[in-house]
Amino acid sequence: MTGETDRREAAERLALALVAVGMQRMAARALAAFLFSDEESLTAGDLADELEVSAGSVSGAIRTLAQLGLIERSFVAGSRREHFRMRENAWTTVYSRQHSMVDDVLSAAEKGVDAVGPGLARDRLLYMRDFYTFLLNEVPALVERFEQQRAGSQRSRGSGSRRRGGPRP
Amino acid sequence: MTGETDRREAAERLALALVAVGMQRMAARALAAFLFSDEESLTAGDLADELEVSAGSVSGAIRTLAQLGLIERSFVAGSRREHFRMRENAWTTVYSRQHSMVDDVLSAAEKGVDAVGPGLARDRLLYMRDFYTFLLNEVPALVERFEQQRAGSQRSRGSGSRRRGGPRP
DNA sequence: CCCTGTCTTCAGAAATTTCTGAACGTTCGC
DNA sequence: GCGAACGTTCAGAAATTTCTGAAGACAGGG
Repeated sequence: MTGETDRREAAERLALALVAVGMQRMAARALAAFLFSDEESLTAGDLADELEVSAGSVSGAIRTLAQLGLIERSFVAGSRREHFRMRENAWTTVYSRQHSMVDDVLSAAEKGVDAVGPGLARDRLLYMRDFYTFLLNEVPALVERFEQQRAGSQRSRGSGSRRRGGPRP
Repeated sequence: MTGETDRREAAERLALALVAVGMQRMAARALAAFLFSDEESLTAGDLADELEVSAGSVSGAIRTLAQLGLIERSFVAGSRREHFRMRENAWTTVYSRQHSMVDDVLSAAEKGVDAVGPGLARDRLLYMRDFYTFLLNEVPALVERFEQQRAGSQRSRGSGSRRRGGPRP
């Protein structure tokens, strides 16, 4: 189980990794706080305490995370404060979300194809377009496959496939 | 074919989209310049002219792109200047590259699992770990599939599958 | 009503990222 | 060698992003 300090440190490290993948700093820290909390849900105040930041920052982070579909409001019995919790499908959502930006890249490539005459440039743009088109078609299926596989192995808790290839080429 | 202005504009738009996916601004503009040029290769000077930026900026952008494996040196007959060109597999490379950051996220999740005792936090972290493990296993196969499909349809140039689903859910 | 606790907004401060320009190598032709 | 053309590095300027703190909106209790 290890101590509270280790937990905080692991959370910060995770937040850092998320920032590297493009998430805003404060939003990443907040998401990590949700992940690492044993509470069912957290309030803005909880987050401010945990992260030691201003209420304003928390407000912004919550807005961002909610907008991304990673957290949701959670109505709690007799509490006036607003509770939030991570959504079940948060991770698949982040992933798909990133692919909506891929969509923008694809559109740009297509506009490019229209803007140049035949030649090397057009060839390059066509290649690019094909790759991103491929991705846009395949990724949703990939995510779905994960969810099904997950649903299938409900019983065998606490494990899973658990393997990651060696260093990438 | 349309005019030179359209071409430049399309290039800038593409660069913008790449920035949104996390690429540095100048590197993105430079990559777009390579994409949209009908030349086989470009020199640092060409880029500086095309993008209207300082030699220093170009130098930095080239270093970045080369490091990412998106461009390579291209030795040209009797030219003293260094020529660069986009690598064939640039796009699959960017994609895989992004997934090396996914690897970092996964590591962070695993450290998290070790840092917390049984409970909700651990459950969330295990879920996260499983998803990213899945991705790390599947994505290389995905890229490979594209490359094979590509190699297969060498003949039917200028087209391809060409389809993109409606709005994502 | 007014007061208290909770959350949001926003202008400006702080931190970070990005670009430039000048100084410094290198290489090659002469 | 010397000069010119190219390219790189790096300190500081400029632009952008991110955070804060103070002011204010809103709901419910007293």
